[in-house]
Amino acid sequence: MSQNHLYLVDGSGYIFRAYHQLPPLTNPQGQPVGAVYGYTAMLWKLAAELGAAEGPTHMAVILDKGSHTFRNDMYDQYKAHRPPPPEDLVPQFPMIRDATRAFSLPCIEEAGFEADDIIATYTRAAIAAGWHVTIVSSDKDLMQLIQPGVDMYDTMKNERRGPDYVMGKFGVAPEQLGDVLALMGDSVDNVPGVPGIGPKTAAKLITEYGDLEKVLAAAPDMKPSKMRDNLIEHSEMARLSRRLVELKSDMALPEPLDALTLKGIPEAPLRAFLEHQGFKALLNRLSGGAAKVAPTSLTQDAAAAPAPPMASPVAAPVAPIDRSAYETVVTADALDRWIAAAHGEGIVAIDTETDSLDSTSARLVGISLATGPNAACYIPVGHGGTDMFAEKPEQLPLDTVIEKLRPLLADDSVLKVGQNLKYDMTVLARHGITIAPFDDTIVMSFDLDAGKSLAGHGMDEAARVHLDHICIAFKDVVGSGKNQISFAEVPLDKATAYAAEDADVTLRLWTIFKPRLHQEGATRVYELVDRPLVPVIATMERTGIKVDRDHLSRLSGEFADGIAALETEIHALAGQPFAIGSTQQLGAILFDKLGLKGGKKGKSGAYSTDVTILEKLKAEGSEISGKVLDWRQLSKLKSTYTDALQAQINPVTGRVHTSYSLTGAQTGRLSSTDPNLQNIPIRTETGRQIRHAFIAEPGNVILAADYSQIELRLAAHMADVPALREAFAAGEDIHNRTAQELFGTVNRDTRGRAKTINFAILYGISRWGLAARLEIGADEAQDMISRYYERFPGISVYINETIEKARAQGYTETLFGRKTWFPRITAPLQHERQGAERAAINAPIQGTSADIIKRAMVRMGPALEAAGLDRVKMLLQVHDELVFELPEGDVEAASAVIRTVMEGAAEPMVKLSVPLGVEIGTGPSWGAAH
DNA sequence: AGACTCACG
DNA sequence: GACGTACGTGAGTCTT
Repeated sequence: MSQNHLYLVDGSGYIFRAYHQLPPLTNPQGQPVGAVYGYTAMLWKLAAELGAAEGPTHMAVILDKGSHTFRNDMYDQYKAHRPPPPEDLVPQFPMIRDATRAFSLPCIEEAGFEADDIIATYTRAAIAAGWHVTIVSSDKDLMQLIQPGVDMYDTMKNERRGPDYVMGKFGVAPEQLGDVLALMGDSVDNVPGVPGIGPKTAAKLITEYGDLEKVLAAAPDMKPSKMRDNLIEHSEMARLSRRLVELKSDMALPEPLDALTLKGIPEAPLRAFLEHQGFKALLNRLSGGAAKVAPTSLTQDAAAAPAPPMASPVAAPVAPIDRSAYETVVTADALDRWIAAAHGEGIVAIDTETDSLDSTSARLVGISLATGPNAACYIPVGHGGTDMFAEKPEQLPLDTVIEKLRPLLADDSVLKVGQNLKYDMTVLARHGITIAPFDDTIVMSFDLDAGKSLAGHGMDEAARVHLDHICIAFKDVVGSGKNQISFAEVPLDKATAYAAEDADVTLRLWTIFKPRLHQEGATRVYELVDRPLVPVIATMERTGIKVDRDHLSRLSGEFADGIAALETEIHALAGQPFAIGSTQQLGAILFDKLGLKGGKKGKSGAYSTDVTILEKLKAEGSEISGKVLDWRQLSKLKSTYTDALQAQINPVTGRVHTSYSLTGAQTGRLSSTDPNLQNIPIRTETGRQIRHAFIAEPGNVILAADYSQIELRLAAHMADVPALREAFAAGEDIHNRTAQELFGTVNRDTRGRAKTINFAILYGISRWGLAARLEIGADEAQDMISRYYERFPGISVYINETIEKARAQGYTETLFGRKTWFPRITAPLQHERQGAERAAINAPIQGTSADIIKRAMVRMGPALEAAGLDRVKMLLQVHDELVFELPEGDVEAASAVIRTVMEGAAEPMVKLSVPLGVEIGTGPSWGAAH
């Protein structure tokens, strides 16, 4: 038979906490019900766990009855100073019993005992019967009961707590907690304790001496101090305190254990209660069917599944999406109700709607929230007003909404869920809002499914794949092309359907992804690498980098002149004018008209005119080819960089704000768009001038910190190549070392070839590819590869093992556990398969490098702050490089911190057998910092 | 929309 | 015998 699992709900404890954490709400009868709402939402959440693995089979709500207990007989001052409960809480106490009855749950209270004692008694009885117990409470006294088979569950923080939690919070094991509590006392309950001893000292003493009696016995021999005197003087108070905090676990059971069996939750009484109280969001969900919970019996499958540490998603079928259940929030009362619902659930999905895709300039138009399936709303704040004749729809003032939401979004006890929260964080940061703690479903999806045959991790696709649901398309709401309107002009009913659906879908995706993260081993990379990076990236985007418009404009002019001159020369050489940018026309001129050799290529049958062909023709003496190459370079630089970049300068900040994607590159790298600041020229002197346009504010400098050869170092570690490892450890030039090993001699030529081969290895080499790069025969290239494998044993083993692993399990992994899937690794077509194999060889190396720099970025802010360097700003990431702007005077101190953080970024999760090297440069511009 | 080319790591 | 030649990106231009 399945393991019985008893949930004991500390109802009295909960109601006080809910009362203080939730905004005041009133029911249709005008009675205050904020705490009742929180309590109801909590029971709802517990009910949703029925049937889940580790979910309850038995449940009871335990309440205090009366105020006089046996502890008062023991000590008349016990709880003597406790103020009477607030006026508007008192009438809510009986309603708690109504709520409990509405869920058809037993409600247990016993005169003369506190709820804690009843809980302790049932816990002991259940353990004796071989059951598991979960105590739903956050009361520290109850933590004494934690033991194997007994945990605590804080529904507001959505946290399960075991012995580790007690150890972390109090520094002792649960069985020693009573002694610690006795020493430290409790001012709220008026447990005296020993004066001058707080939690830290109490834990230290108990750890050192074992228990309270031993501490008291040892006191006279302690070195003279106030503490020693206090321990001696107040030893009797300490002993009394010990008895007061002791939980009484040997009462007679008011109800037998079997009476607590859960049989399911009949809908009718629950519906009547919810209607009476006006709890609309919960009613919506009841209609949806989420609460029609099956009778509880743990299935074998459920019992076998590993229990996630957080609340399990609803095991019963979730209600299909019903847009008619969404609410448009236009009154303060309604907003309060949603905020209370979020507090009650401990989780809320959020999405912002704006009038632009550019998060750094977008204006907030509305916010949607979801607290459960179909329990979603839209709060318009900026609709209308774009047309002076149009009437603005009724909506809450922006400031009101911001002020009400700010505490919720920063509240530790409510998890915020969003799809691409980086965007919302950036938009809301301008209103002084911080979002924490949070989960981001786009990042979760990426960490689970990178590389799987999905087009991406966007919400529309995720909803289709995981929820079998088609979301309202954005363009169906705002139109497209010249008829497109701003979201601010969308009528509220349409806006609500669209926006609330986004929040609803986001929360549903979360319930799917969250347990998958644990089951599929993606929690580490998600929680330690990618999720903490989200706010870091949001801040970098918001900071931007200053760009010298005049410098770019001057370059544009110079490039234009160069382009014009080359155009004239090229047309003269061709004997006719033509569009040089058209590969078709260029091919016709070069190969048909001028008769140069170089065949057709590609399925289109067009001539190839790329850089390798033109270089070759140039080497053979074709003047026009050289000119076309120069023309192309200048055109590229002008159109893609000098012109486009000027247009990207934000008029308000005078800086360029790129957007980073955390989910764009399959390997885990970031990518940069609008504009892409990860491909600013550097390789040619002409292109490099563009980097000089990226400058620091007066009095500041740009600092660039690069990992040196990080991918080769990782290859040396991961493939375990002794010769390479030694070379890196000794600080040798790695390409020289390779040249020495392969060719027996080091000169410019052999070093260049060695460098090519080193990179080729990282990318999954083929003899033809290497042959083309080195302009040698395939046989000669094959010899070289064989020699490489011979000199660097480990490489070929790594390659074979990586491909094997990818084929067997479908994915590769980085040192930090990031997965990249390779569905095509079993493709029937050889070239497809080989392509996947090469990518699979590269992914663990490129991905580990990405993990490392991401961890450096996450740690950088706190490390700089700890060093008092809060004026140092991280601006850009370019795969193996971080770019900062900082006051000139901070250069020395900041360099040291940056180097330490970057070089140590892998630890302690991963211990590398090669050192990570970082090169740092500074200057007035990015160009000068290299 | 897709091919081509080319900028970066 | 044909395939198509190194991994990962994003943007601009031309063509369909």
